Amino acid sequence: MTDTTSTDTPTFSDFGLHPSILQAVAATGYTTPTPIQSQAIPVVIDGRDVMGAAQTGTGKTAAFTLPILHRLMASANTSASPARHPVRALILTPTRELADQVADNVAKYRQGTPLRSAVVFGGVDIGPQRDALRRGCEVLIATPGRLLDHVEQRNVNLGQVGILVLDEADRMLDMGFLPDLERIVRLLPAKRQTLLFSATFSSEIRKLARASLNTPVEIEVAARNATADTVSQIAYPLSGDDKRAAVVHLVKSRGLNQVIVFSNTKIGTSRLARQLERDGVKAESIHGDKSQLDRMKALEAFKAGELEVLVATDVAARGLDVAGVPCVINYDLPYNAEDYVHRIGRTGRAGAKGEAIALFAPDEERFLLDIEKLIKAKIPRGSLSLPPRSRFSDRTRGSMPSSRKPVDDFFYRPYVPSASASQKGGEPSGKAASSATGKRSVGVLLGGGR
DNA sequence: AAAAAAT
Repeated sequence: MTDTTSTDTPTFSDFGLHPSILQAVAATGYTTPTPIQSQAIPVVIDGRDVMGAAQTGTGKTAAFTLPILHRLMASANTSASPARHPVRALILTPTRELADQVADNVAKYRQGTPLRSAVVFGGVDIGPQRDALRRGCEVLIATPGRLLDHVEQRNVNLGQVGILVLDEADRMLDMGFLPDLERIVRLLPAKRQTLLFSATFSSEIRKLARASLNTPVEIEVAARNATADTVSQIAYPLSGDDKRAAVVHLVKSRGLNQVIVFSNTKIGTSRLARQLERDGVKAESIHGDKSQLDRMKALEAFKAGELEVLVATDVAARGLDVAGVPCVINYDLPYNAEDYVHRIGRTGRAGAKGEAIALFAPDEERFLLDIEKLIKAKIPRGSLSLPPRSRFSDRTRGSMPSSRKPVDDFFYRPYVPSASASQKGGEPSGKAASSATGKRSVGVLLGGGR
């Protein structure tokens, strides 16, 4: 399926894109299309449906945005009346952040054109979105729930949508959006162009594709579920407090900035960010229980380089495009091996080098084995030399400095139902004693092999 | 077992 046999280096001007769009592309500094762009752009310009498997970070957003804008320009509505700006292209994404980010891209590439775009998603005031919809836009980017809200309020009519994009379709299905998607699709003209992008082609995705696509062209760049070869991977066996110490150590000893640390739970994510702050690491957290404003603030601060660490749930695992993330740390291993691939896809983007570090407790090793099976590669095991544990940085229960307020203590004590109280005490196993160097060699006792 | 998404 992969076709990279072209002899000359292609350029964006080879596609015959509208001059205004080409100019916007030139302004971004990109000159050479990525493989998925080379494959998708001509096909989309031709009006064909597309079933695309592409890792994020491959330039997927521009791969559909550029030809869509081109098609809209080719049949541009020259009327100046706002009422003559019906939605003609609809782009659906699973998360609010992703919708926002795709909208930024669309806004950038439509600069020199008369086309308008708008973005709608939940968690923020609906008023400004309603105003934007009523002013009119040719391109609408949305998460499904809020879009249906607008439909019910008659803020938007989808009867003129000629192009539908389902971005991260597998994720939308995972999140239970299928009924919403079906409702939305029923509101669209049957005669339309549909582009479906998905990390995997599961049977559910194929079913959705059969229902919504018309003889699609299948495009697949890079092997499915393969991790970008620009990302180096390593796994450190660590548990409990040593995981946090390792994050602090990695960030501080290497002067890292803009590291994404993934945790499996919203509570764990908040707690870890707080603890890292206490350890002198500039950290913020992002997860679905935070207000949309806080989520956007955290992401903005992270993008602006103001944070050393962004601690995130899988809300940030897919699609988010932040330039220059040098390193992704899996503080918990994800339950689904596929999520690992998405998480580490936040680094090593656009050909840059990246590093993916997994911290795994003994009971998480089975997840690591699942991941290795999925990516068909072994992730090398390493061991970290952590600085000696200072009395004052030791958060282990019972050794809290007396200056600590009792209320803080609460956050560090895992909740243990009284019926089964008592067994979780003691130090994690697998921790080596201090060596003569004063470094604690951690994890080696856990071994690395199978 | 957990996260996300309309309110």
